[in-house]
Amino acid sequence: MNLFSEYRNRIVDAVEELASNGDLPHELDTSRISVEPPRDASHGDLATNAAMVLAKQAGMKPRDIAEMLVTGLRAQSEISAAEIAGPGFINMRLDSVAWYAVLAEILRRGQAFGASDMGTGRKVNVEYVSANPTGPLHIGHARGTVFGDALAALLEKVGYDVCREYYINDAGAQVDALARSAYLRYREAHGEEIGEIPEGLYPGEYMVPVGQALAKRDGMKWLDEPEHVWLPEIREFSINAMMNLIRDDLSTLDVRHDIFTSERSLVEMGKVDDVLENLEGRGLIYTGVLEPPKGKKPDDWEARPQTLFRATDFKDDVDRPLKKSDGSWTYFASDIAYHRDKYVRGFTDLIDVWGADHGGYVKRMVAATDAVTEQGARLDVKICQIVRLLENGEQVRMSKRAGNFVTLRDLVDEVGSGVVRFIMLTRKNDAPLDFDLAFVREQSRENPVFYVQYAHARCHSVMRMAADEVPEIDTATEALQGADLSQLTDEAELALIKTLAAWPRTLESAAEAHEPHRLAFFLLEVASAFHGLWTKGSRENPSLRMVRNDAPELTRARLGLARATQIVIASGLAIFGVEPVEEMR
RNA sequence: GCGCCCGUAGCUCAGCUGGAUAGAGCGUCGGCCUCCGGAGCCGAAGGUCAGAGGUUCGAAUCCUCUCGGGCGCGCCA
Repeated sequence: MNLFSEYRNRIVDAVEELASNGDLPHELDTSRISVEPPRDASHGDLATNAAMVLAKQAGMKPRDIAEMLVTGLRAQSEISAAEIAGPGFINMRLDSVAWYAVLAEILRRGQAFGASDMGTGRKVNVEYVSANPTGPLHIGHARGTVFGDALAALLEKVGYDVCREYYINDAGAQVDALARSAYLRYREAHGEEIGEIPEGLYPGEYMVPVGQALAKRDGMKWLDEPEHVWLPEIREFSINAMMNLIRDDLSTLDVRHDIFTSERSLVEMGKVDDVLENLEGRGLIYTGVLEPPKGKKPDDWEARPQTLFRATDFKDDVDRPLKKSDGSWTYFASDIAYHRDKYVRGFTDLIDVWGADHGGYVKRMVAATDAVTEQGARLDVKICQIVRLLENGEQVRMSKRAGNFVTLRDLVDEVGSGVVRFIMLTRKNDAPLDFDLAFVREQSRENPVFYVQYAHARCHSVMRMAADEVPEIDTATEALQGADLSQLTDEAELALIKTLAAWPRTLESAAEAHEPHRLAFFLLEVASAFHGLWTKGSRENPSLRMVRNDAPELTRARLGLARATQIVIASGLAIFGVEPVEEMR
């Protein structure tokens, strides 16, 4: 149950009733009516803009409409107050009973609280990571990985049918370079002195075992053969080795994709030819000459006729090339086929998670998707900005020299999967992120992961304490469902309940915007409300202690609140893929 | 030169898709430990939302321009 959408429905009903009574005109557009928590809590629990939105089309003053609505709202039993404020807002205050009902619902539904059918089972494809199979994942990949994974979980939570997908770029020149690198390591494994790895190949140490494995499997077989003989097989072998490496890296973050789609297989199945034939038939492909890019002209630029896609018909800035000068397809061409393929597989909502360096590619991909699905699918590309790795504010340099970069695995080993995942989600995806290692090792308020986990651990702690001090209380969730929640009358207690009650709404808006970071801020808010309540009982007002051996019924109600807090935090962390901790001594 | 993203407190960032007096953490200053985990909490000071126009009942949010920063700009992915 989303409290806010429920009350929105009530308002819309009220408007329709007034219309049928003749107090308001018929067929008003109610779509812009919203019900939100007011910015200032002193204004109440819910606020609606209904009167202001309707004023113009009804040809009436906002306050007159508000007046009529308020009369109806006041008659509803859970609404303890309804007032008109400012230019025509209606502020409503809910009776405590309504809040106890939400709390009871949390205890009843557990982590399913907040789940919804907003997505109505629509098929969403989230493509993320998709790193080239040319080496282990590094820190730059970590953010998109975590982001995509959390977004997928979030969409699942609100009722989408989600597929997590990885696109393997195994068809370009880069995997040929990979094969040559493997071949050198293969010779090396046979005792040959290979010297410096040439420019353009992959010099990383991680290629050494690939060469050794090849030598072990194939013996001397390739030593005296020319490149065209060994390249396809060694390429295949190397790609598999790299994908195993990458899958391994992903598993350190507990990331598991449903599908790995190979670019090469798309090409081999003729899907690129098919889709381009289709575009050709629709007159969206032509041969032309592009203007040179201004300002930064490549040295070797020369005007040349190319096979171009009419991207400008779909809001892109220029038409885009589909063929390289050697006659093979560009990455873009196979990517068009790939996105078409996703659509053919039944996905109408496509999400791609890319790194910042691909930002310039978004328009053409959206254009191509529009073209190739004839507006049947919508592509949303989420760009993840760079992560700066810091140690006490000092940038940790990732030296690419000798393939010596900081790997994702290094980072996870250093701070743990949960920390990596949470921190990566504490910023909006398109804002740069500072990841300070010293910070996340710290156990304090400044470390958001700790702060949230601490609140969760405290919830458990209070249960353990209760079992000791008031043994007659059963702390199982089912037992706490029977607590008399109306005993929770302190302002801080109600404030915490109200915060928890916003969880379904937070989930829905985060899912709609494709912005999982909102959950991180929500969890911090919950933790803050809980810590505040805790300290209030601990320091200022002992009567607010959660465990009171002199008041078992009250204690039961408070444990119910603590359990609900724990449930909501745990379900938020679950979407992030972070294990909630029960103890942190 | 063009495109995309960004610009909010001294610092790091939120701001719920256009709502009311713009919020939080850090830092600064001042408080709270006989008792559920002080790894925490409470309070104060701190703002021309980069700037200028526009749209409307109403703009940090939408549009235009200017300034500043990041990323990208045919045959790499």
